[in-house]
Amino acid sequence: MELGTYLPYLVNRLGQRFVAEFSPILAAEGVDVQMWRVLSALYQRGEQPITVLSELTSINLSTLSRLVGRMDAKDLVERQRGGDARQVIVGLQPAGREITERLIPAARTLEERAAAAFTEAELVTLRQLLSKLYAGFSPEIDDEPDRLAG
Amino acid sequence: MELGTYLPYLVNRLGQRFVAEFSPILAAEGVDVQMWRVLSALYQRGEQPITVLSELTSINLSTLSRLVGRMDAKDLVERQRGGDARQVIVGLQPAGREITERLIPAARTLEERAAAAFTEAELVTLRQLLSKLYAGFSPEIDDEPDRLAG
DNA sequence: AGAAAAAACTTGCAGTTGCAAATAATGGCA
DNA sequence: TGCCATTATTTGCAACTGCAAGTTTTTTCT
Repeated sequence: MELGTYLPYLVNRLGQRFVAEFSPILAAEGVDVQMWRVLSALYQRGEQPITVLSELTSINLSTLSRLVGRMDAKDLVERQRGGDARQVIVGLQPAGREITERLIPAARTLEERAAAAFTEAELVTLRQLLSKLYAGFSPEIDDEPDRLAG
Repeated sequence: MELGTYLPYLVNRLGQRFVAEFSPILAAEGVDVQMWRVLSALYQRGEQPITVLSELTSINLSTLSRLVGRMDAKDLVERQRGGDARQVIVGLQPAGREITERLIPAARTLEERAAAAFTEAELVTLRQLLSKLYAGFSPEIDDEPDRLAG
């Protein structure tokens, strides 16, 4: 059990490092990592039912429910009822969009800084391997709508 | 800002997946992910000052202090004072060692399952890329004992 | 040697998390 | 139509987290 070659260890360690590096920047905008995940998911995908948002962000549903409440209080997002009135659709508010747009350059910088020592080919490979590894586990929710039924 | 190619997103998403997969197995032994991180670090590296353990596991020091308290209560680890009596050295207890040894095969299985779709060469590449990425950020704490004194 | 500064941890506090139970809305069927 | 099972989300609760402040031990300086 070499820690230094154990894949889950390597992955989580790096993930936490990203978080640690980005957190101070987020804090300057008054948000935390979880909020950033919500913001960037909504920014990219548009408004979503809270359950889908939970899958997109890997944030537990009850945690997300309360997180959305806090973000709503800050006017970053809004809750609407869906056509099926049981559903809650979460959408970006202007303030949330603005913050997200201010943060995107910093997010890019973080990635670039991490990637500085890599060739473009290496990066492509890395992204592929990470995605493949992730897909290997799960009834994927991305780009494979027909597996969802399970 | 394509989420699907954003490195921090890909890494954290995968990391959480590993955690989600391993958690039920850990729960069967009465431990959680944080405890597993402590156990495996101590198993591999031997007893460590709590500050070093914090760096090894990426667990915040005050969180770790209380975590070690809980693990001590379960007789998984022990605290001793170091030569410098301010230091607390954390070491594995027999019960902790046994649990760790029972969990190692499951941890290996998890990695193998993840890696099933990969060639050995791809895995080697992935590990290298992850390590290099991690190293790119930090005043590394691995394999550089002489930086530890700080 | 004695006092102040530094180092290594631990703890108070306020906030966050996830499980399981509660609530709200819909769909099926007698 | 009215009731029960199902689906979607929120909340009670007990436990965990991190920051900043507190404690204990060592080091430095005069």
